[in-house]
Amino acid sequence: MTDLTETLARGEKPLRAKALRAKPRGNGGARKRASLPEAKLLEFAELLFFAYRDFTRDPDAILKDFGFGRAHHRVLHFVNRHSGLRVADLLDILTITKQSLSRVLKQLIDKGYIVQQAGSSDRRERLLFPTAKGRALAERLSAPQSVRLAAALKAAGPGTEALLRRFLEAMVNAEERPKVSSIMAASPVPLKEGGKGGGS
Amino acid sequence: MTDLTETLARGEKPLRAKALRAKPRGNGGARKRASLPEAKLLEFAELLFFAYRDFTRDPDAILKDFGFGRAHHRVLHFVNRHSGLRVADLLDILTITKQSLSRVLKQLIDKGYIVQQAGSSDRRERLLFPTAKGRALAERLSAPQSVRLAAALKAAGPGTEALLRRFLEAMVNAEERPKVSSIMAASPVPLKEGGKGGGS
DNA sequence: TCGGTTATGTCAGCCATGTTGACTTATTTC
DNA sequence: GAAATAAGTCAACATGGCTGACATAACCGA
Repeated sequence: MTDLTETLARGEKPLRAKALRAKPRGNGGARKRASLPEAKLLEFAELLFFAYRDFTRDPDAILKDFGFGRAHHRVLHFVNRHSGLRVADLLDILTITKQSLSRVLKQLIDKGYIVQQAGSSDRRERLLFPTAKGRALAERLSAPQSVRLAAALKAAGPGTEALLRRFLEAMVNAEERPKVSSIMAASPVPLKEGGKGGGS
Repeated sequence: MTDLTETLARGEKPLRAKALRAKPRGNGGARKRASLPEAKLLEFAELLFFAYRDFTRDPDAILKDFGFGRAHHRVLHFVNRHSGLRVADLLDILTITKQSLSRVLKQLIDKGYIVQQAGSSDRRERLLFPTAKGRALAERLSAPQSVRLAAALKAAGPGTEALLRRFLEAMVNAEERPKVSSIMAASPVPLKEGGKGGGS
């Protein structure tokens, strides 16, 4: 009853679709040709919102069982995929402050999902590695997301992969692109097990 | 110096890319064929993270000048694009609680960006409309996002639009898809101006 | 070797935005 | 007229952003 689908699908409350004014809309006189019509672009913005909203749903639900939040997921994800990254790298990737990061990172370390190890060339650095436990959780969290992505890629049809990749890369700030490339090119291989946490 | 790009690009700290173990990785024995390799899917997950991270940057910066946050943007966006929707619709779209919504909605109303109007068929409903001021802000916030989207679509190449649309739709939870379609099909036309706020 | 810079960690405190549960009011619907 | 519904509200709490200041250890260049 309260369901929007119902509501709209039944045509009872068509979201006031009975347009009163049918003027061109938007930027009054400042026409902005040269790209897709504004309306179409905003549709993509909305779709992106809905897609991302649901993309995070499954892991969020799992995280609750562990007493973690989405912030923990992000940290664990990058540490798992790019083992051995430094705290500074993580700050840069997540674009959050040291304080924000340290809170969640500390919890992940305390609970045995991540271990630190001093850098060999520069012993000030604290390199981050997932433990076996950490890898297990990271995989559990990403599993539903992988399933969703695989299904969506398949649904969109062949050829989507390459285009989507280019699209997403182009969505990133230009100055950030080299960083992102470097990060993504970096080894997704877990290194030494830092002692506690057990080895795989 | 602290810059990750620098760091990585210069090859100084290649994120410990000196892989120690080169085993297939991931789900130890539980091979999950049938879709893309896990690693590739996780790359898309990362790209999606980076893309969304930057997608929200520009409006976030603008919002700060108005003393608003991302939550206000979301509300204003949907009210602007789908004028006349009900509070219940908004709760459903945003998937947040009444309390969370009411805080930001009240601020938007108090500051004259949104007006309410009792429904005509059901006077319990409070239909939401943007004021001229609200529309102006909504457009200002979405402008950089539209630019970004247009550029990314162009960069990805022809044919991206259709594939991306299908991809994003498929990323949404199956049960939610009819809702989303209904919402997106609904009139993006602002109706009556509720008195204060002035007409356009 | 010393002094400046860097990488990290930490303290204290603030703010935005999400949560729950209970309750009121107005209105519709049966 | 009673039950259900749409919305608003209160109180209280959790998460995860933020700032600024400061401590420590290690590196690096003069």
